[in-house]
Amino acid sequence: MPDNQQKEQPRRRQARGERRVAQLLEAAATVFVTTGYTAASTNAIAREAGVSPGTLYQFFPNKEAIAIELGDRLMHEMRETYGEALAPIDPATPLEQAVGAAVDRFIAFNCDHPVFFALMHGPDVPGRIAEEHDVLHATLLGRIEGLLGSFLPDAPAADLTRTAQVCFGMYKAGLELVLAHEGAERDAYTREIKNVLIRYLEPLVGDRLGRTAGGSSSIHTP
Amino acid sequence: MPDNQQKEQPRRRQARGERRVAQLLEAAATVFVTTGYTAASTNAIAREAGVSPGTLYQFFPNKEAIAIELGDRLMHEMRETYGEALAPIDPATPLEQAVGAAVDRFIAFNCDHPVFFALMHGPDVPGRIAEEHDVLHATLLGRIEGLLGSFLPDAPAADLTRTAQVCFGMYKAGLELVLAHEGAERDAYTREIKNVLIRYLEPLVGDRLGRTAGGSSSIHTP
Amino acid sequence: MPDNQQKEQPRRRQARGERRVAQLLEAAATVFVTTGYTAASTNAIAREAGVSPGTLYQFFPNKEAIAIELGDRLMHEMRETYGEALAPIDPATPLEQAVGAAVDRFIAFNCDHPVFFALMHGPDVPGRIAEEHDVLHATLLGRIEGLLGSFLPDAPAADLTRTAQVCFGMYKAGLELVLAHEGAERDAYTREIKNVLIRYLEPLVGDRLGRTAGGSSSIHTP
Amino acid sequence: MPDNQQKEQPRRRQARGERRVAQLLEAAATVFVTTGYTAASTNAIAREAGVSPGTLYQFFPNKEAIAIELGDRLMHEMRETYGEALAPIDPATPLEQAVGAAVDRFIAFNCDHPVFFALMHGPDVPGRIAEEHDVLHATLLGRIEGLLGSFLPDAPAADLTRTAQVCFGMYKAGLELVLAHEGAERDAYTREIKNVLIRYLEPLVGDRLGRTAGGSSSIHTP
DNA sequence: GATGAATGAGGATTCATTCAT
DNA sequence: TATGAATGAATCCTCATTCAT
Repeated sequence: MPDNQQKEQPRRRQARGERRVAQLLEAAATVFVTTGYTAASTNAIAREAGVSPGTLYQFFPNKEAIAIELGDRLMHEMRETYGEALAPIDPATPLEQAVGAAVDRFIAFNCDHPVFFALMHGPDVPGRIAEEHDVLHATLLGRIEGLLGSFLPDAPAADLTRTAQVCFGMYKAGLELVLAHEGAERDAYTREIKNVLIRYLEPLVGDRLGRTAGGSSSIHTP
Repeated sequence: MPDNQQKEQPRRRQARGERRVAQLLEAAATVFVTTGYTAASTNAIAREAGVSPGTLYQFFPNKEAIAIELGDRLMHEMRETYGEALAPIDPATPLEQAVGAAVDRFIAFNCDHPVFFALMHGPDVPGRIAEEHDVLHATLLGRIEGLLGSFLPDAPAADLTRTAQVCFGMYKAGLELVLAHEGAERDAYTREIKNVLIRYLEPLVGDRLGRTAGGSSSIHTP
Repeated sequence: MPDNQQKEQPRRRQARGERRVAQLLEAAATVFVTTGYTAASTNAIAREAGVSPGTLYQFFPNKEAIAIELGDRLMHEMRETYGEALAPIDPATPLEQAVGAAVDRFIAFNCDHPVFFALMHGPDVPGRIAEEHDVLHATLLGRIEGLLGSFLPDAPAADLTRTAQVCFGMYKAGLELVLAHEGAERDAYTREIKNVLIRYLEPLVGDRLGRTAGGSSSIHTP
Repeated sequence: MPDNQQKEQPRRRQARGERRVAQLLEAAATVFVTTGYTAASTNAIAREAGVSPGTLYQFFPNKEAIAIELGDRLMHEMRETYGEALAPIDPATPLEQAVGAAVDRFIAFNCDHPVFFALMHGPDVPGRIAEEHDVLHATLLGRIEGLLGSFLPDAPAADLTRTAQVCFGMYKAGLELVLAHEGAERDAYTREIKNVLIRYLEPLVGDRLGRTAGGSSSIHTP
């Protein structure tokens, strides 16, 4: 529930402002995708949006704020689009199906919104944990953790977190591969990513039911 | 403007120069790790090395050349250190052991040489396939493909390539996670990465022996 | 790297900007005259104009653009000032008078606008034919050719061009001499330049009327 | 009579040094011609000569000194080649022949030694009278003045100087045009330059004999 | 709110010149 | 002598950000 409602003036102004913001975010998305976040210049964004730099700074205090707001809106839209899917899942759902659907959705969303990817590989020094605008990161991680939690209600929190991190990492890396290819190859990569995740999670989930898989996992190991 | 007087003899370097180059590369490594490749400035590198910008340019024509040389030296050292391990592996080696060793080595190497990671996440707009200085990327991919080839001699080239790409992607993503943690957590993540890879590859390799695993894979599917 | 986001609307300038442009051009003129075009630095121009380098680049993408704009404005002013004089001349005008007037005007203009000269001796490696910003050069040559054409309607195009080139060359060289002197000497040099041109052209023009002069010329020779 | 003979050591060293100097000057000539004097860098010259920058500075204190020495040697060679031709000429020689020969030689020499031109259009701000290294300029002017003197023994010094300047200016401008063309066009331009000079000088010289030409000249005018 | 002008530090790169070896 | 390393100021140009209108 963002407090982006200045408590004054009729909504005339607000409406116009809202339009500007949308316009700017759209432009930013374009520029981020084209040049990458780091290389994107605020002037370029303003130009792309057809406004002056000053106008941009009337709505955002700096470049990062743009990224943050963009991330927020993407998360929002994700929720809108796949809302229920992100809610706790029926633990009875076959893993393959659950993962398959999640991957498909995630990839579809990223293809629809390529900024998403650009933002995830944001301005940070890779290898260091990300920063402020990583609401995105954090939120997604949280969701994955939630999902895993419904499959593995008994796992210790630390293990859940770690597994979520691993899944998300693989997810992202897979996404990069998927986006780097097209057509049949893209589909093939999508398939592989699903395999990676399913096979990774299977033994963990399998334990629930007493089925034991080959690899040992930190989660079901005491 | 024609690149006149570029005849550039081999121009043997002296001992002092060699030392400077080493010094500069070390400084570059530090800066790359600290700020990331993209944000690293040649001036910063020179400063870190304690020399003037001009000196840097006596040895490297530009930032990319530094990255390339750094990459070359890293690959060289990798070969020196793990030389035999990169040679075709005995296909009879248990997968778990092979992957475990490879991951351990890779991670150890990266912990010793954090630049490696910074270089892999190079100057590119993420999502676009990398460029010139991605000898590093290409070389590593080649090696992985070679390794996989000794396990899966009958797999079509395209599948091998894809699988290698997936493994490398997961490898890299895992590395990021590993580097982001320390101590016991780091070890735990290392364990998970091994699991991811082992479980991903097991069914593929298993096929060799007639054992069939759950997930279908593009490799053993016609 | 593609020249993205270069869409650049006409982007109407404001009054203040227009003033800045004028100011910058004036500063550029000063610097060009002082140091010559080649040695002139954009920073020096900005400094001379009392603005920051960034401001200069808000209005001109590079040094050459400044020269071009300056040249354009000079040509414009020249047209404004001597407009009718540059139109085809009455071929009945005595050569001496025509040349005298043209030289006087040209020299007067150059004394008023010394940049003109600096621009003509542009950024080029001397001896190589000039480039883009030589609208100036080209335009003037065209005018001279036109003038000559009205005197020598029957001369082949190639000869006209050559003669124009020669006249212009002598003109420029003479200008250099004139500008290098002052007072009576300057006048004396002006006189000489007129002599050079008149005597050079006389036999060519004289032919029109059947008078033959001593020297043979490529123009009246078949 | 240059004092380039350090008064010590057997000529072993001197010989080697002399070779170095020659080598460097040759390299400098090449670079000057290719890039123009201003843009020529001492490092480029050293590289072209196949020596280190340090070596260059062992023989020349700075870039200009190279130009000066080069100019000196050119003048020297000019004297060697056309020596007697530059000596006072038989005033009975027909002007056309004298000028023709002089122009031909001058142009031939410049085609053989393109640096000459590059040096004449040296580092100076055009329009300002040249500086130190303009021995070249001054020497040539002196010679021309001498030649004119033998044709016009009675002309006042100031007039002689001025006429020489004009001739030299036209000469140089003509040379530029000539060098800018090739083959038949080059010859045509050469012809024109001769015409310019002959027609300019004819009335002056003609006066000697009582013949009066059309244009008045500052020389024979009181 | 909007505009476009203004800033100034910073980035990559070059170059005349000096210095240690 | 010769070498090549070293310098550091200067060059062109960019960009996040601020400000007057």
